[in-house]
Amino acid sequence: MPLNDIRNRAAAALAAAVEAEFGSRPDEVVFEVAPRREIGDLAWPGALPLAKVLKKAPRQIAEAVAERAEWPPEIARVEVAGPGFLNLWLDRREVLARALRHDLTHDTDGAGKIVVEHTNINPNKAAHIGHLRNAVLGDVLVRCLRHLDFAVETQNYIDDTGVQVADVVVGMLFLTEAEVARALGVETVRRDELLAMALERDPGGVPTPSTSDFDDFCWALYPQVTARYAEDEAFKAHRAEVLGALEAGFGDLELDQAIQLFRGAVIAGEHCPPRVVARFAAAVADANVRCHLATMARLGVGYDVLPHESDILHLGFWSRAFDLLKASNAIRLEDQGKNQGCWVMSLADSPEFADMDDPDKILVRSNGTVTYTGKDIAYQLWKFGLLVDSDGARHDFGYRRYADWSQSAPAAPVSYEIGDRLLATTTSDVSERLEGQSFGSAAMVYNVIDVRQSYPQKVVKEAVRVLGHPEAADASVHFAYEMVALTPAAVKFIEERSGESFGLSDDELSKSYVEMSGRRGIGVRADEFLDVLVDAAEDAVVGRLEGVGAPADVADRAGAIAVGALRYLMARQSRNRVLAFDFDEALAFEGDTGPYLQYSAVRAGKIFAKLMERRGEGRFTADELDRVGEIEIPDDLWGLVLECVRRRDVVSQAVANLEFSLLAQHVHNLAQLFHRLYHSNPVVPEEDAGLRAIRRAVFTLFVDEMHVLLEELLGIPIPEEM
RNA sequence: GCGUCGGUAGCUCAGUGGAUAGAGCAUCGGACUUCGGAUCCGACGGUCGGGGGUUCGAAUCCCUUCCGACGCGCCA
Repeated sequence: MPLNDIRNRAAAALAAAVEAEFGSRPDEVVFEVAPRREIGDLAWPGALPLAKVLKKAPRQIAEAVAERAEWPPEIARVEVAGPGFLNLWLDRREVLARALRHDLTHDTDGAGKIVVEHTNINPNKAAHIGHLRNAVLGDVLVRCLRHLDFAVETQNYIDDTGVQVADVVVGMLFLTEAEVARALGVETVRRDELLAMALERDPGGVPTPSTSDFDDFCWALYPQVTARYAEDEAFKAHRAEVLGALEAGFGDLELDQAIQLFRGAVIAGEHCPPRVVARFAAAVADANVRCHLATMARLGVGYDVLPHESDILHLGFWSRAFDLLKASNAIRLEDQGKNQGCWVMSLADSPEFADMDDPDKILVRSNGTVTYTGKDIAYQLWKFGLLVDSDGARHDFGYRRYADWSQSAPAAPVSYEIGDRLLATTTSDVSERLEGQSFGSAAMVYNVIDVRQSYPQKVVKEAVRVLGHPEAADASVHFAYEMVALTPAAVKFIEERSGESFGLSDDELSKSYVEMSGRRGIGVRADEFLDVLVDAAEDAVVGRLEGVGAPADVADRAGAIAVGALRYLMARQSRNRVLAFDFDEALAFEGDTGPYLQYSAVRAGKIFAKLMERRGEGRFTADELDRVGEIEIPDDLWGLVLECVRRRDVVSQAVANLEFSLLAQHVHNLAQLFHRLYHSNPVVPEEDAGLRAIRRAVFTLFVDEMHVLLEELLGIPIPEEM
């Protein structure tokens, strides 16, 4: 948009004038948007700090510079105000013309690929609303980066070999049949039949989300396993057993065969063979992944590649990283002390860690196994293309097509049936390649992970640095955000609805929020909440039509409204604040909400529909502006134009600070401005052609702007009607 | 103990050293025979946790202190 361009040229003119007048060029000239329209459009407060250096009155400096500067043509008027603010007025017609022409400036100079890793849900249970915060923030980051013309690769990391997946398998194999049946919501039958029933809930290739999928079964089962661990120490032996089986792998055993083998074992009263256990674990992880993809698809979130931890293990990513770490003397083997027998990385040389009691981080345990952080270092190196073999070749995954997907509009739900976009998965067979595709080797990496992971994320970053890649370390960004928790009211609501108690103490319930916990089964599942939102939106749509009945497209409208409400809720709060989830607040469709924004766009769109119907007039174009003679843009409409034209500044700032509340606030501000003008600036009934033209021009700009801001950037769909 | 983040209106939250600290909710009162009332206008509501300091100017920067959350594991 033109504003940043105009601002840059005005700043250059001003800097030159300061230099010509006073002999020294200011370090930085920042034109702010003036706080109120009546005092100007752009403002430069720089004369005030300069006053001290130059030993002159600030007003005097501002006046001299204003006089001297060769302002660009878009600057219509200049004035010095207050203690020495330099205020500029823009040429309104010129700015409007450029905005209508979508006169863009591109200043992203051929930067390399950016990897954004987000979602990363443990594939052992259904996604909850905390995961939605991660996915929405990550997805909005991706959208903003693409808008700024960066090439972006979206990764969703799958931890398919961890303890959490193992625990669900433990539940399926070793909890009582009655317990497994309860999680499934069915009558108790023989274990092999229960297991087959559970696996039938895998949505398969084309996920359609519901709250009775495989991930929901896991959601119910998992807390039962953790509860059993707590009361029965011996039960934990099953975890080690399953993890051992997982490590050994299952070869080329098919799932059908595994179920048959399991059935035989159950009937014979024998132990389940390890490779059958491993096959089940893989099925559990993959079924959950498909469920998660289906959930995120509802919100219009898609991915480019699914890196699997199992492939990182099988392909020896860690051992390669281990060699690199040893070769660069970044780690050492402790031969004494509390870390005896471990390979540790010293962080004592990094300023951020220098004050720690123990600045050593263990990467390899004394039993020879690698820690999570160690694996993460290897993975991070791969993301930058820095995990190389001794012959200099990139150490890479194999890749296979996982699904095709598409979106019919920028914020439409993702469809996995057909599509022009590829979702790849990693494989352990490096001979598997995807024609014309390459993954990783980024110039910059954003890891969207909650703030509690800050310490290990810093360790990973420092590891990249001590391996001799300071530029990659600096380009490793931890996009940290605070968790989503539940208000006590939300907890009570869920307990009442489900008829089950989470068993929280009075102490826990007296806090302002309660942390969600998959282990304890405390939380609001994403699909469950989306369903509640859709129902509420349907009621709202039908209710507002006052007895006319449900419109044919009520499901589309309600879906859009639900997504709008949810995504805005997640985006509008700054990231380093705990989001205390409250049903009443989350289900609000009025006020500072997503539907308010959608409504402003829908209503603006309606103006043009009615205008065409009654007067045969359409959108306003830049050419039309050239044809009309003198026009004057009144202050109130001009305020909207100026706001519309700020997009690039707002997006850049939001990305630089990883603070999408700035973007949310900007859109809200814009919608609010429009709603005020809507009442005072009628278009269709206006008989004065000149007035109608200018209003049409400004509202055309607004409609276009809202589509970009809501759909393209925030991923909030704008329905036809609400 | 060390570190990070938070504390702004009754509640939930915005706020880049700059001009009169803003929204929403809640409460109360209003608006349009108009393009959709999921709207708009008004009122009420503030020691920006406390105390120092820097600055022409501080919610914002520095110091200090209180309260709250989180992190600092041979868990992931």
